[in-house]
Amino acid sequence: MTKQRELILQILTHSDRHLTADEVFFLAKLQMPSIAMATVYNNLNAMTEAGMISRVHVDGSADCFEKGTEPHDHLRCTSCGKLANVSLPWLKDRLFQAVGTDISGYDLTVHYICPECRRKV
Amino acid sequence: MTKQRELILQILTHSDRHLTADEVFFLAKLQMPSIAMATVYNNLNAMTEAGMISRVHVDGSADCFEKGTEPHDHLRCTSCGKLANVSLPWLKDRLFQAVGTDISGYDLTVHYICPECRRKV
DNA sequence: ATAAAAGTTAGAATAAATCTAAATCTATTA
DNA sequence: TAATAGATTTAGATTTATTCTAACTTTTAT
Repeated sequence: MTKQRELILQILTHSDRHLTADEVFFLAKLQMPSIAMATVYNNLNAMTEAGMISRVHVDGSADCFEKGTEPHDHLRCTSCGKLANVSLPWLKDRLFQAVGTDISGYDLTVHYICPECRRKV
Repeated sequence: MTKQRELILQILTHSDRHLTADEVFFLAKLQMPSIAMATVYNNLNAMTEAGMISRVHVDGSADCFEKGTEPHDHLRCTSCGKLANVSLPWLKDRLFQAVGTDISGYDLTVHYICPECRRKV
């Protein structure tokens, strides 16, 4: 656990949003101007690998990272692109039943129009 | 519907696998050596937009394309990376119930070990 | 036949992510 | 404390997937 890693983890912990590697880099640079992009990626990858944080693929933009508290799924607004979290605890069991074989996990992104955008239309 | 588009669609139709843009390009070039990568992307994007084919994001490698017959979800082997299709007709309704708001669609990839890899271990 | 529109091409450009090799830090041992 | 080995960071180059651009070609409509 190096200073750099601690900083990156802290940034993710204190953010309520999903952050791209770029955003993490920008925020980290504010507090540690010498930090390199490669370090950010190294640490994000290492921590993702270790299960401390999770990586979320977002169609049409860079992958995001977030502090993984408990497993959850994502709602993505098709209008503004913002991500929201949603918890669907029943899903994994249902998938297991349906697929009939052991599953190690899954990625789900539901596309919708977020309340904010819905109001505008 | 240009010759190029027809060719690309034919390639996707006759393939039972999910193809990356690169693979489509390679196969198309065999039959039409002058075709350009940009044309492949133009057409894949246009046809995806039009709903004729679908684009599948695969973690850790390039996006794949396939002829969209009916909506379905994906099983991805965590060992060899191969994709398989699975149909979960109940899922959209259940998601609608759970999320409580209109959803336009969803992306689901279930991670598992495919029978082939399971045998090997 | 000619003008306008649409589509294709090659190659440059971009963006995300990774790799590389040198430099720096950390911990361990003598 | 000094030497050393190992891990980590750094800067920048590289790779890979994809998109953009501008010139060229084909198609369509007049």
